[in-house]
Amino acid sequence: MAQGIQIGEVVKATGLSHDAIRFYEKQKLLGRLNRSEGGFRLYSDRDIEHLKFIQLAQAQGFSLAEIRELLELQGDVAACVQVRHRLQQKIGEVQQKIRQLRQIETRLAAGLRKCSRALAASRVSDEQPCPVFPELTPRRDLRARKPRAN
Amino acid sequence: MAQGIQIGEVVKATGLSHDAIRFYEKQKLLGRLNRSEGGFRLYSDRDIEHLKFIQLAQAQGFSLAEIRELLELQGDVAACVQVRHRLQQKIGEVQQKIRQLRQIETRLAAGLRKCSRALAASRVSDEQPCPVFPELTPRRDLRARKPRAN
DNA sequence: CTTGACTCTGGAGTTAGCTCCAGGGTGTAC
DNA sequence: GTACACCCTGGAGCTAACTCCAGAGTCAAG
Repeated sequence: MAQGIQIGEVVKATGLSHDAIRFYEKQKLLGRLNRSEGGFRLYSDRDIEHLKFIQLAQAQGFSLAEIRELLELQGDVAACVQVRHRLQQKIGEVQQKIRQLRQIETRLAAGLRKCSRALAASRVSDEQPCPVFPELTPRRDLRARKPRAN
Repeated sequence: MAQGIQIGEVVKATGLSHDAIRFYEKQKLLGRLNRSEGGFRLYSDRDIEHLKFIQLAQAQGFSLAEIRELLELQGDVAACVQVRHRLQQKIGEVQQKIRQLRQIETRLAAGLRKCSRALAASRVSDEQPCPVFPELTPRRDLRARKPRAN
């Protein structure tokens, strides 16, 4: 194990699947990987960081193509005016996303206040079935009952 | 046009495609729609709002299933403890997303500073080809290119 | 040098989220 | 009453991002 860890360890470290990791490599989201004598992939700390960044960015709605660019722009890249400009753009996009999430948060918070007021007014018990999502209803009592054969 | 506007207008108002809008309906992201005598769908202001919310949330990485729940939770729904709890959870998730976007922003900002410093040191001209992304090199001659409609 | 856990490659299959028809009905303007 | 833009349904097809093999090689331990 000269240089880097095997994919199994990476799976544990990131929670990604073996296949997903290889897929990201094929999509050029990781640089060239080291290989063992026998051809096993060897991942560096930097690769792990990249993989974690991919997860992070993907959960925020970036496509793999966009993430590839984000990674390239952060890399040890010859600085140039175009890269600087692109970085500025990307930062703008991220800030826009933050604003949009705040909008969503605001709407949900309004819903929450409304809901809380209604609850305070009506004094509903914790144990009543949820009229909206039956599957959210707590069911301690069901433990003994026979589960419906499906 | 008794009650609501036709899909063509909705397309213009939202930028979504006819097919996408029908798809969301099929996925239960819109409530029951009014129909004209002849069977044309008629959309209310509320439907348009929902569609805009779908676009917003989708760009932040929410799946249609999650968005459906977000819409239901915001609806005129019988308040109950379970809904309140779910709203609290969802708000937490949104805040988590905001924190993660801030992380990304921070990383990009660091890249930008690095890039700017390098540029200041080396005095590169605006007109040089970009060493990283040749396609970013400015080409006034190609001005006719259409910007990507998003 | 064998065993067993791990990894490789290539390719087919899956899911979400649409897009693109074809063939036909609707609605209004002339 | 027909022309023309608009809308309908159902279904096939597409892209992104994986997932799931099969068949074979790698490697550390005993």
